[in-house]
Amino acid sequence: MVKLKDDKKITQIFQAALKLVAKKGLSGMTMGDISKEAGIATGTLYVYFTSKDELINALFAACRESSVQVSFKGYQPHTPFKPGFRHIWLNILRYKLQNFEESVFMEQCYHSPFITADTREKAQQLSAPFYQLIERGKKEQLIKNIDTGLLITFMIGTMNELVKQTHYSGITLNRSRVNTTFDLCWDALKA
Amino acid sequence: MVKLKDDKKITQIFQAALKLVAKKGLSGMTMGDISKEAGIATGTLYVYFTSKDELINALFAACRESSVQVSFKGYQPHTPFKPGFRHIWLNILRYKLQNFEESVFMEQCYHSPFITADTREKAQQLSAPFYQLIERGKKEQLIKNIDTGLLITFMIGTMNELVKQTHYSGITLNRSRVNTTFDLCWDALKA
Amino acid sequence: MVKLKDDKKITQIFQAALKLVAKKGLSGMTMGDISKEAGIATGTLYVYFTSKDELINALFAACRESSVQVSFKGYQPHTPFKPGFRHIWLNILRYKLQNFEESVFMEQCYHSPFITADTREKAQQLSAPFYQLIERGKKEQLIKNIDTGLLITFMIGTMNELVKQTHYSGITLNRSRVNTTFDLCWDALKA
Amino acid sequence: MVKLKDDKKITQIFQAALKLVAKKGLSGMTMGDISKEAGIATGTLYVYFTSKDELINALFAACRESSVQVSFKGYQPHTPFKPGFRHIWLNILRYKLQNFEESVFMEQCYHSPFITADTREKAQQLSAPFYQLIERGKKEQLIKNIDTGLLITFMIGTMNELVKQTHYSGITLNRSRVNTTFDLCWDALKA
DNA sequence: GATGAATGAGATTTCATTCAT
DNA sequence: TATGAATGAAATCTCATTCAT
Repeated sequence: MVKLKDDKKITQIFQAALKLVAKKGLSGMTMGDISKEAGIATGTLYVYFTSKDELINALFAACRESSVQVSFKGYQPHTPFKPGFRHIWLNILRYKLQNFEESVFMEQCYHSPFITADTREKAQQLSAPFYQLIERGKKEQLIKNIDTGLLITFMIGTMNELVKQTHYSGITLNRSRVNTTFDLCWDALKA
Repeated sequence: MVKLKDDKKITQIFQAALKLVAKKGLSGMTMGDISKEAGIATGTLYVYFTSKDELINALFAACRESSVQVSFKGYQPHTPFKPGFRHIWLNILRYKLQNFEESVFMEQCYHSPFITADTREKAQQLSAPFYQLIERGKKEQLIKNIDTGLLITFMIGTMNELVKQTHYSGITLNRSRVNTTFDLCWDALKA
Repeated sequence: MVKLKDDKKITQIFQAALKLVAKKGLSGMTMGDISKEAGIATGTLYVYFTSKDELINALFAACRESSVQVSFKGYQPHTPFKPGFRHIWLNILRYKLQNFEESVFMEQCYHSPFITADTREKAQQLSAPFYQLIERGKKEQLIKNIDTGLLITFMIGTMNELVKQTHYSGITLNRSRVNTTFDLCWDALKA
Repeated sequence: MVKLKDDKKITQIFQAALKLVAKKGLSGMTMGDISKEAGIATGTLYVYFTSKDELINALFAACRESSVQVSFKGYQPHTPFKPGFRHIWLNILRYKLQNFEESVFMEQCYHSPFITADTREKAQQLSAPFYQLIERGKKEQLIKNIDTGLLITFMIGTMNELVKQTHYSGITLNRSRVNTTFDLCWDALKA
């Protein structure tokens, strides 16, 4: 039996990269830093990723995927719309707060030359469930009858901002604060 | 008699930098790129800025300043709140759409190690008028009674997202679309 | 009972190396390439050769040896000189054409630091039969009375060039063409 | 006035590269070595050549060009064929002996992946005068009526071998030795 | 013996900055 | 001031070799 490529190692690498982007920005993150942070040799990075570009694209895709996956955890399609929407909204909020580094990373990537059109495309496709969700809300006349893409961008964008604000102001979100914040968002979208 | 430092040249440099960040991201922008794009020699950059860091910080400050300045242009403090708020909101929207590269740049800077605490501090101070504006709205019970910082982050954040969405979807904002979008924001903030 | 080192595997490795040198040059050939081309793992190379240097030296020696061995195949020392010489000359030509990659490899090795003095020395010793052959020709006054080393270099050198030319021009050597080419060489050497 | 790219520096770089290839082979020559040998910073190499590949291709082209140019120096087209041919032959011999490193470099490059098809093509084109020369000899029925390409390869190939042999045996070519060697070549080619 | 992931020294290349002109 | 060649530290990436399985 031989040593095989190790999924755990990929996780280590990803964690290291996220930590570094949060600390030093995308431009300040080097392959050397990543390997040191991940506790492996620089060369080993290239066993798992053929280049820095590929590493970043893979991480981008992984973040996107896990974020989407978490969003719908525990969501019951047959629940009435608003509580269902709220459930997802809370999932996202929780995820983004607990994985703040990912948000930073995604934001930094957005306009970087690292992310390829292909990666971008695939990320976009993962938004499908959100589209369906919003469409349902519109059909039930609970959500404003505006371009769905716009509503989603808005919803996600505001969450990002809320999370940033929360993170940097050092405020811990108690239940009432969360409720207030949700209302902010809901009032915007509701028909 | 020596020629003095040339303001026009600083503008050229800033324009070049903005163009490059939009195209290649902050991490992909080199001093060589900037000089080439600005049509000057690399060495000349160092006549105007002592380092890349300084250049970026200066550009950050300049963007922030001009953005704030534009925001309140034509604002009459004695107008009733909502139309006044709307006026400013439109100023910002227009500015961000017309200066999309600046938005990208500001976003990229947010988590980068380039921006010094000092620059960040000064940028923050420029937000004072927005705080006053929102405080007024809260006093008049037109705006939700939530932490002002949160409301501002929210307001600015949503605009950024709207602008991004508009820019990338290629949609041109006609009057009705702008109105819809404003309502989205207003509904969120209004008490 | 363990399997012993496998001669077939050594042949595979040598074939792979030759193919790669012909394609990418000695400087472009990596141990990784060789193992892939040979269809074995990198580590396995080190079961058979302690280092890249050793592999190359061993291959060099093997090529030299088999080339010399083939040269005198079927040679009858008692035949008159010219037909005997011709026989050997044809052996060499045929061998070099059929094993073009070896020629390329030998040429690339000539000035490379890979080949040790020892390997070079041993290769040189294998030239003894050629020296004897030429000496005989000189004694019989059929070959020019010039430094034997020079004559041999000349003879081998010209063959190499003929083979290269033939290989790259894509010309197939028919009998008459071979005769012409032999005459070229013979006219040079003959007294 | 500004510092301009320096042709002398290119010569330095070329000299350094040639010296190193002769000493360590093409595979052993690093950009770091070259810069050190040339007495400049590593980065400076990249001011003159965008990559190691380009440097090697440029050097290859330069060697080829200067070699061809030297070959016909002092050649009078109206001289009778054999002395004219001899003159050129001597030019080449002298050049190759005095620039032995170039020969080594050219040989090493021949099968390396560095040399592009384009470079190869251009090198080939420089052979035109040799073709004309040999064609003339054939027309005057002084040279064997064989494929011209073959004759040229042969002529050049033998010179290379002679030079190698001379260089490594440490023999200095006196006049009589040169004559003998020329005869070797002439006897091969002559009709 | 065979495997191929892991290593890290070293190669190529980039780029912020300096400096001679 | 303006230039752009020169610099060299540091980044990315390669690859001969080792080692755990």
